[in-house]
Amino acid sequence: MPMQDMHLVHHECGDCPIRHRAVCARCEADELSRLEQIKYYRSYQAGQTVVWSGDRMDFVASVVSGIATLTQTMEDGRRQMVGLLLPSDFVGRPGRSTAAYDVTATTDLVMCCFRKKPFEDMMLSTPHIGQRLLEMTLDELDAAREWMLLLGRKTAREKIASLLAIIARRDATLKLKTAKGPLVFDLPLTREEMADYLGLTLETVSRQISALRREGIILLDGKRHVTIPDFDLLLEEAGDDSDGGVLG
Amino acid sequence: MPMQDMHLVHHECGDCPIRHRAVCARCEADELSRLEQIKYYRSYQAGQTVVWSGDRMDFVASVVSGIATLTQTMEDGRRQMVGLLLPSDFVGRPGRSTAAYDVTATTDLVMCCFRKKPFEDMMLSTPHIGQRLLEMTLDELDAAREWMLLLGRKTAREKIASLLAIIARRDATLKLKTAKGPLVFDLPLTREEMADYLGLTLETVSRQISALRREGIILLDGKRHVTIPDFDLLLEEAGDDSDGGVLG
DNA sequence: CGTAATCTTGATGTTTTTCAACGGAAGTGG
DNA sequence: CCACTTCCGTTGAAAAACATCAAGATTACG
Repeated sequence: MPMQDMHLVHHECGDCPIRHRAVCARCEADELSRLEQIKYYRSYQAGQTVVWSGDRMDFVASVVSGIATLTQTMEDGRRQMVGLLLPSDFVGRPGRSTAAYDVTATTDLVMCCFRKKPFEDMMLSTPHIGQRLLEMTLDELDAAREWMLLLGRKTAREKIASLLAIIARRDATLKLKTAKGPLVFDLPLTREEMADYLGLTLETVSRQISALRREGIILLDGKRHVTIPDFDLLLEEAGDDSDGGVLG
Repeated sequence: MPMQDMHLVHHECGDCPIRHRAVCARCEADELSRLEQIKYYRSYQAGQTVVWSGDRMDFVASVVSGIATLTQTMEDGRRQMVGLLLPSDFVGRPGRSTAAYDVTATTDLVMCCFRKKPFEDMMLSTPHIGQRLLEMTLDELDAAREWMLLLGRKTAREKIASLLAIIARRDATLKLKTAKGPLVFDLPLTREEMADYLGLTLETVSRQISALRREGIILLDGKRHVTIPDFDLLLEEAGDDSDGGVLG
């Protein structure tokens, strides 16, 4: 594993920030201690590739902190992001030996890893893990399908508004913010990454963000720092039926 | 359940055509007989709606024969198909009480249904079901992500070629056809349904099909009967890296 | 301070949608 | 059996949306 910043941090699972949302969420104390024996941490710097599509991948992992992306690439270089991995999200697939997508650390990233074989063995003996993984996979499938609607049918403006709404909502959840008042957050993605997520070019992303700024729907401080004075206004631009949200 | 053609056909699970691919694939004889006690069949005519998005859905089911679609609709009527359900595919989500999508029978359809509560109970006591459902859900997630690449980055021509390739491949698998020779099949979807699947308008679908026909990449007999003289040629138009396929 | 990376904006070009008209096949009722 | 309607599909012309090409501006960073 060349050029990788490997840490051997050792956390207690009990203190783990993703304890209640990750694949281990349903585990009892004894199950958790078995997991604890086979887990190890790995860190990646922003921009580093975790695995390349097609490469052998002998572990599965949970994102502990930071953000990673899943992207697919066509031969001629066209790229489509197919997943945004946030803390507690799961990477890798039990029962498959090679990665199906490029996995890249967008920010500094810490993952809690399990070698595949021991993890698969544990899944067989510990139904709680498989149950939670099923639940998480069903949620991801719903999110992917919501994204299909965005990619197939929304306008560039709606796509940008939708992405901003999702990031804002996630950020508010993470910070346990109050329901009302302006939302403030930093974009974790470059314009190009946003374009790859939304099926647009980076120029179109830039133009649509500028348009939303001109119209006062968002405020920009620098290129990444965003304020949303009225969230409902943004949701209208996103074309969603009011409530909806990829993140429950 | 108004206007629904309900059959009380009674199949033995042992003879079931989807026995080895559906959610019950891993079940042992005793597990199967327990499933057999809680299952019932339902039939729908082509065009009928199985459930509307948001409606209460008190069962889950496997497609036994025929084709169904999952679609999302925006308030202004824009539609995106987010799934194509073929025999052995699973409908519904354990642990959720309302449908997330419109489910529609595209052809005459037979489903093997389980009331949700007994099915959920069985999942807890029968790991084989949850294991298989996880496997199937992971496959669906992969398919959804492949579709995201298509929706976000492929041209109209590539989208059409990709869809034809997928249908052709599925059809060949189903008929256990030999590897070589021209592929012949009937399109199970109208132009409009194809458009909803591909994130295009029906006019664009029609034009691109006409273009592929003019160029000899496909042959059309009537509007639905398709012959593909050279599958590799079609794959080139689809922009896929040769092998790929949503259906293993 | 200089260089690279990121972002913005303008001008132009291409693709796809929209609007519109029409053709054929299938079903319906007289 | 025939007129009539509906559904499905095709094609053309014009318009809109988005991409591409190109030039600078701003920011980050060594």
